Amino acid sequence: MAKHKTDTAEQLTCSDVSDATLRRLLGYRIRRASNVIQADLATTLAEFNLRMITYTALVLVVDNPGLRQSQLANAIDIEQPNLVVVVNELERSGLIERTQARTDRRAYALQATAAGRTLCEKAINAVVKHEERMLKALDSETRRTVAEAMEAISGCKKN
Amino acid sequence: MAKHKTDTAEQLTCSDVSDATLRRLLGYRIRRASNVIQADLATTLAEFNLRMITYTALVLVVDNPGLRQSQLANAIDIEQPNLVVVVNELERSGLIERTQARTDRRAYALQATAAGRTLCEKAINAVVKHEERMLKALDSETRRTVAEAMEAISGCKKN
DNA sequence: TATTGTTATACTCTATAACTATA
DNA sequence: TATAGTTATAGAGTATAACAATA
Repeated sequence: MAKHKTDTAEQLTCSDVSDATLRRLLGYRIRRASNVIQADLATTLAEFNLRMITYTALVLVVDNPGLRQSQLANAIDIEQPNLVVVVNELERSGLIERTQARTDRRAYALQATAAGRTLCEKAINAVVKHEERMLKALDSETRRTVAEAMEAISGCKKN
Repeated sequence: MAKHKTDTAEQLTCSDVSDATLRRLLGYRIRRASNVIQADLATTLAEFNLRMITYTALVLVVDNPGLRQSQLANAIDIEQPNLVVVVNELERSGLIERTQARTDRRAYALQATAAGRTLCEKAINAVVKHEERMLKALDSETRRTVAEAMEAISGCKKN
């Protein structure tokens, strides 16, 4: 808690700044935790020359072979024009390929290459370790409770 | 779960895209929930002509009168140059003031104006309603568990 | 006429270097 | 020499309009 004896900054050191009002909100705490996780995840993925968005796209292509770009953009929840550069990056790295979709000559069927599948597996293993590092203070029941709570919040999107 | 019968996209509709691998990670779910909350919060704050960062800064100045910009930047965890535009915005809106710090003529002591305190209170009330909207599916014990879990994760920052 | 992928563009958010005035 | 605030700038991330090819 901060000191409120006077209106001057001299009473306040850095660690004295009170964010008690904000911390009362769960959304504030969730965002802070999310930021800490994202920062560590970015470091983890950098070893594989992946960004979070390219990692997410790679996993989805590996798990959903033949995916079209419009479907992938929808799944990641980004605009199609922004996905183009993500797919370009993954293709230039030799991790995925654009193959012509059979029934629609406008569309591409995205496929992971062997190298893409290999890197994806390694990256997933590293991310699992990152996850364990982040969550080591939480027992498995707490993790389950948090997981369900996050799904419930995400489900609030339209109501 | 997605269908994996063939390598073509024709089997996949949008809702069929499997993110099971990603969803296994709590970090992924936390980020998704955080995004949903942030989007709703932004809408909530727009009614007060506040962005999330200006809202956060305003609350901290109201709660910590006399705060210096360097302390505020540190509390929000943004770089000083980026805070300058935030403080400019709040000052131009008449919500806070830069007053000379008594003991250091380089520094400013940030103070909320009467209008700033009034708007802050209204905004906080709206944010509390937003929070209740987001969390209505969670009972109070779950909320407590999640709150503690988020703090534990945030505390993992340096280890 | 609508959709897939693309280009160009703009706007926000964030990060760094360099400056000024003080300390 | 170091610090508080500032300026300028550059890099991400994200959003929209408009186009070509195809449905």
